[in-house]
Amino acid sequence: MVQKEVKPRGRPKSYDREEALMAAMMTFWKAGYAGTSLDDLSAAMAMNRPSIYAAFGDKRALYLEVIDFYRRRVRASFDRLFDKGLPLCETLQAATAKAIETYVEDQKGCFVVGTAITEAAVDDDVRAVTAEMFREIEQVFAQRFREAAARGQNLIAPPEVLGALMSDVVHGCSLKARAGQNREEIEASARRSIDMICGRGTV
Amino acid sequence: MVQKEVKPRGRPKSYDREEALMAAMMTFWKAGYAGTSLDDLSAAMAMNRPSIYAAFGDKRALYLEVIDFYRRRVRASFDRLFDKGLPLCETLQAATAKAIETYVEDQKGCFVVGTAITEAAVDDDVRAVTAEMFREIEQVFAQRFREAAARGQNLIAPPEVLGALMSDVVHGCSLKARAGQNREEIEASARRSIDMICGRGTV
DNA sequence: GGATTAAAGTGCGAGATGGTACAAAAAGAA
DNA sequence: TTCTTTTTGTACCATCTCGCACTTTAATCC
Repeated sequence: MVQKEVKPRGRPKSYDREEALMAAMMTFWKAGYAGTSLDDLSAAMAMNRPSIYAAFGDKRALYLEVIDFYRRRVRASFDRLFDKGLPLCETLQAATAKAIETYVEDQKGCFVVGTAITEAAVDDDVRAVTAEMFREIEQVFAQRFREAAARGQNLIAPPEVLGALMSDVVHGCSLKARAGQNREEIEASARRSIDMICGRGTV
Repeated sequence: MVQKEVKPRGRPKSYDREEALMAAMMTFWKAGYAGTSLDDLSAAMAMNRPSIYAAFGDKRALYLEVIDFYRRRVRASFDRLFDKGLPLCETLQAATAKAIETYVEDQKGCFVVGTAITEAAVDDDVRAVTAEMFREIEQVFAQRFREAAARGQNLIAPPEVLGALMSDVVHGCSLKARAGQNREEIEASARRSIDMICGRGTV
């Protein structure tokens, strides 16, 4: 299905679109949208500016595409984990642990919480996609609780409430990671919170 | 004690320091540190650039002072509320409601979560003060739970865990507000989460 | 091989940005 | 009034920023 042997006409592209997006994502991730210059992007993506413009449009269009790129990666990562069919609490702990792993790397937190949120106040498109992603995360978690309840598991609150709480906990990890808190503390705190949310009280 | 009658020598200042800081705060709050220009600040503060430099130093120094200004205001606001001596759950609900009120105003969220977090990845001083504030918030909430427990109230988890959760919930409200979610939804979600955290199960 | 196509690479320009030098202004002090 | 002192306000500069016109390079098609 990956029909790539269509032999395009002119000079071949010297970049790989996914790799370029990845490089752009890393650059925006570090310094945010406003804090990243096209020179920074050009250097990181190993593309000169006109090539970036031809491939992605202007800086803002590139940023929006990077957000979507990030979103697809997060979604894929969660889906892969959920497909394992682990019990509720194990699933949530594993998902959070995986998130934390990327958050503490270079102390960048979540891409959306770390960069898009700042831009959301001045850019309607960024705000819209950010809101969508927040909703989606809540829904995804709520669905875990719903399915667990359907399997007969007792919940300490309605799935929507627990989903919102899970979302808050994960986003909290992102904030702490970008604030430089060390991995062990973040993981320990999250683990205890999630245990509580799953009804594994520590008291 | 406010000894101000010291009759300074030269031309009197045409600005009030607190008002100037407030205006700078609002400006940074909207567009973030990198997204705010000195022209923006100059216009909002009604001070020309040389005056800003004389009064606060460069842009970064001003931003750091604005963070501290915000911190003192948040602290004062919480202290005022906690002094009322309301029961645990009422206190937490009121504190969160008050936070949400400022968060949804102009859809800006919390100043730190909305702007400082982005800068934290590239500025050690911002990161340090951000981390401090996050810790302080958790501690402040944990203390509420500890005192309630001392008064004989049952907790569904240790105070530290509940304090961390409360912090996550409030920061979650900030994220949702800046993502443009409407006030009613944010309030309703937070109320239910906090009820759960206080042991007022909804199931 | 020559023509054609498409991308890479060079260079540039209009404007914004952070920061500052310097003169004008407004107060008290002599 | 005249001299200081301190702040305001104008004007400016060096640099960075985004975006694009134009040339060069590398591939396919004829």
